[in-house]
Amino acid sequence: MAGRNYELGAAELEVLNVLWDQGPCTVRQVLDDLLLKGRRLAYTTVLTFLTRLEQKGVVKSDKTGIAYVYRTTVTRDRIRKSRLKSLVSQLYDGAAGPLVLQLIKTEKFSNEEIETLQQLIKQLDAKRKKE
Amino acid sequence: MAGRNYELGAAELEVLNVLWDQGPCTVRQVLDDLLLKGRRLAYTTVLTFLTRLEQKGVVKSDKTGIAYVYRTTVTRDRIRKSRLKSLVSQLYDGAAGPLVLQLIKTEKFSNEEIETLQQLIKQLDAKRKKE
DNA sequence: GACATTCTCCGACGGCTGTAGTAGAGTTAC
DNA sequence: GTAACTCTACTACAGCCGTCGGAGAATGTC
Repeated sequence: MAGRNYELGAAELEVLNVLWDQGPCTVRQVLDDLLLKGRRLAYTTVLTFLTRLEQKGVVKSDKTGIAYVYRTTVTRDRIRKSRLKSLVSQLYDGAAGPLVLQLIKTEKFSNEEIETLQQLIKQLDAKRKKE
Repeated sequence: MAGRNYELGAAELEVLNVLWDQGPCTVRQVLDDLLLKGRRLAYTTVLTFLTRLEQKGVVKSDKTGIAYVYRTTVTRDRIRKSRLKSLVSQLYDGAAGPLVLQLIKTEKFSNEEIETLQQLIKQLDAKRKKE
């Protein structure tokens, strides 16, 4: 289902982030990574998250060696888009324009980002004038 | 508390949106507005949402006439920022840059928006060069 | 082979969220 | 003043989410 709206909790997202960053992991590897980041959780808690994520269809597991290895089945980009769409529809009446404006006004950007932005806007503008 | 992270559910946000759009409302007024938009809810459900929102400190009620009138105590902008910040920290590793880039690449913008964007970027660029 | 470690399964629990019903207090209308 | 309506308070319930413990199977170690 393409338009699936992934309903994921904050903690579930943390786990997904580990999988996206590290690639396929065992429960233990995910846990270790989270502990490294200062996140304190029990082994079984991580296991629960992974199990639930699998039920939701966003990760998949295989038992090749001794323990199950979990990997994501959705890209980060997909989840980002899905979340973003929710946000826009919930708080910006479906229009992304004001959101972008707000971001540009309130956030800091690096030099490269500003340049990239300029490029992109220029392209948009060019395309607009052609039509 | 300035940095409060408002944890609001989707349905609660719908109610807040009504209050932001319509100004102070009674339960009935909120309900009617939602029904107009095709949202089917019981009166008491809306009452529950408003009560919970009040407990969370984002709306306040006064009984002036016959029924309580509810109004928001936070601006839409505040909630937008708070949500956006969550999104950015959860899925963009805290960096808003990539988010903006993604938005500009995937969303459609009106002519005015493109022009405003150009303005803003130009300003950013100018400021950057001064430093 | 016995002991220790590790892994998975299952169950649990409290809080939050979406949703609503019932009961009673207050208000209106005849 | 009594019937009809409206409002609020209280309660409830199921599902999701964050969190974890215990039990038992599997594996490693000496």
